[in-house]
Amino acid sequence: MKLDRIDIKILYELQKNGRITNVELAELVNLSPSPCLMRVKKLQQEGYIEGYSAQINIGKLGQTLTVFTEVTLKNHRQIDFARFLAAVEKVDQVIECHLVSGGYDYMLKFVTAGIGEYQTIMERLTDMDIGIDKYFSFVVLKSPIVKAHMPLISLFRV
Amino acid sequence: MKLDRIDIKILYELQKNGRITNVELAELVNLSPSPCLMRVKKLQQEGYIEGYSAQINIGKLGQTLTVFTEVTLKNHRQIDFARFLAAVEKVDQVIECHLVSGGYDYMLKFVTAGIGEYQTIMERLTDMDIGIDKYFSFVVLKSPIVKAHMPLISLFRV
DNA sequence: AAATCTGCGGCATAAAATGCCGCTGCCCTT
DNA sequence: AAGGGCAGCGGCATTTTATGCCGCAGATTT
Repeated sequence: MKLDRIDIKILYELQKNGRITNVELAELVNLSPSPCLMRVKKLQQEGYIEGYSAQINIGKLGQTLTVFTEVTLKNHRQIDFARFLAAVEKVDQVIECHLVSGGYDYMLKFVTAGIGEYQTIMERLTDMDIGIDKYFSFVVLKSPIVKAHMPLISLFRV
Repeated sequence: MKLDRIDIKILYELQKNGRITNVELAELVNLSPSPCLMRVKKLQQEGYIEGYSAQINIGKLGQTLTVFTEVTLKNHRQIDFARFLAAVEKVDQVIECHLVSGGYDYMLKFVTAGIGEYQTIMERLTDMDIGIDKYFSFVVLKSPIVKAHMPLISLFRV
């Protein structure tokens, strides 16, 4: 399947407003509602759209702490990565886990209730003997930019 | 305004599925559609819900590169942060910018078309004389975990 | 204990989604 | 170059959903 300009525009608009009505979306992309809806369904079915999500202002709900953590493993066999990942997947507060190049192995992103909870989680992970050699924590003080969407425009020049 | 258990449940469900119909949402939280919609509207109006977004599988659209970049500024006056931030805000490919502890540094998250584009952007930023002392790049090889939602449950024990 | 207030469910109306159908323009075949 | 087939469009009818209104119940206050 090949995406044309209209498909990209649809993805762009749905990133900006995931709850736009099909009628409004159709207007924005210069289609009538029927073919517009057909395209959206197709984009979902083919996996270009993975889902829809509300963006919650978690700061308003209570104090939270975001931390980026660089983790180095002791060994780098397949099994070492798999074991680490299996443990990390069970931690609700880990909202991202990336395998990265450049001196460290994993970059994690935590959202926790506070420094205490973060500390507890990291103690548990290091005690678990899942091959963590060392880690370094970047505690987030402020997040001036947090976009919910990917830069479709600059990537694909719509 | 104070949120009760039902409000948290609504936020939780809307994070999982931002395009759920009000009728279905009402069933999930054991309300009838009317009061459920009223709560959702209120949560939006009060800023607990900042918006809705489609999650795009950007990898299917073409090759992309994600990079975490740790930036150190030369000086740490108000004006230095402001100038850096103003420049970074103009870069479409920066989807996150966090002020982190450990020497008043920034952690950026880029999504670019490839290492070439990333390199170009970083050259431009360093040449711009916005006070960047040095930076270190973590190129993402793989992202085993990328959650679109915050850990509401573990944070607020619903 | 009475009054009030907040929040609920049910109902009616307006809006949207969704499936169907026929038309049009493009591409492939001959 | 002409004809046939096909993909994709717009319009319409039906079903589903959103949304505003009203009366009721439980909790809180006086």
